Amino acid sequence: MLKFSKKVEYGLMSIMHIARMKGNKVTARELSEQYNIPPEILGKVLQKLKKDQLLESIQGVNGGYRIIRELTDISLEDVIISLDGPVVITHCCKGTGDDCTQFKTCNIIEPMQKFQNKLNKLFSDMNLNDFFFDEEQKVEF
Amino acid sequence: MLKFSKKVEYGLMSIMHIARMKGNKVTARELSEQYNIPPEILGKVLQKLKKDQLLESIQGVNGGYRIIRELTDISLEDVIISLDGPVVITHCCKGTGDDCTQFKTCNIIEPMQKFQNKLNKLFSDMNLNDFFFDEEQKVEF
DNA sequence: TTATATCCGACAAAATAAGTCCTATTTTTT
DNA sequence: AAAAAATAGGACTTATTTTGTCGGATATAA
Ligand code: FES
Ligand code: FES
Repeated sequence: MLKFSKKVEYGLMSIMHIARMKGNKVTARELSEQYNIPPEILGKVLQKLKKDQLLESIQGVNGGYRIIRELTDISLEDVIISLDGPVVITHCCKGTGDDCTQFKTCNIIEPMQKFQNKLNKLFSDMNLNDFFFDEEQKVEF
Repeated sequence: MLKFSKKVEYGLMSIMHIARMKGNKVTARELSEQYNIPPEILGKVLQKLKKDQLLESIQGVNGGYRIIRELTDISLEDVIISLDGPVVITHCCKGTGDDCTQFKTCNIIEPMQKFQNKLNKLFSDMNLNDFFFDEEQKVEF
């Protein structure tokens, strides 16, 4: 149920690693070996992050990935959306009812949508610098 | 990925309905028909909620389920834990590494656990009355 | 031209979630 | 006592989603 996908885990591990390299390149192979991640999957993860401009890539020999944006400028939501698409915690939340047998009589559509908004705010308010490093950060709910 | 299970959806729909009955009994069959939920699954959902004392059950003819606790006294976390077990957003978060190929070198264990705690706080701070009805509630993150 | 790297689609396997089947038990009504 | 209506719950099957694999194409430096 409520669980991050492996892709998001791989993505966060990679960004963490790359961020620590302070602008130096890291190859997919290095990451794959260091963290024991299947190289084909990791490749696609990095490619998606590049496509959404969370990472920069250099092709060819001596290529690799590096980070150019500030971690404070990237939200956890950015990573999730890039790798898994938008968060939809219940079928209700799409509003169409196409794929939910209960849609017509569902009595929790509104509460669910409100709650999903709260969750999304949690993700979008969380920047990667705080997520990774700011241990004493106090988040008030 | 981050999605509530059908069991949690069914449970919340049922509690919402039963709560509106203000202490009167509701049968599983009524709920099953009203909301188009497979009766066997709904039965088990209600039984779990009963076992964890979120609902009360009356067996035999004219039996059914009813609610005795205040909605403000039940948290969203209670419902989730009863129906799906504790939330574990990543394998990291268990700390054992039994089922994670990346555990030994994982560089996001701490951040993930901290974030999971934030999520859990969101779930445990959200009582069902607010979840269902309190539309203007302002939650500050 | 070769080696090393990113890029990418189609498919297969594994894991999880959802649903079904079948039977037992409890309690009221007849 | 028997029948009916309801909860209780185990074992199994199916469906869906997630994860991983295979095969190749493209780009660039040495
Ligand atoms: S619309 Fe599907 S459960 Fe609410
Ligand atoms: S321990 Fe598994 S990804 Fe962190």
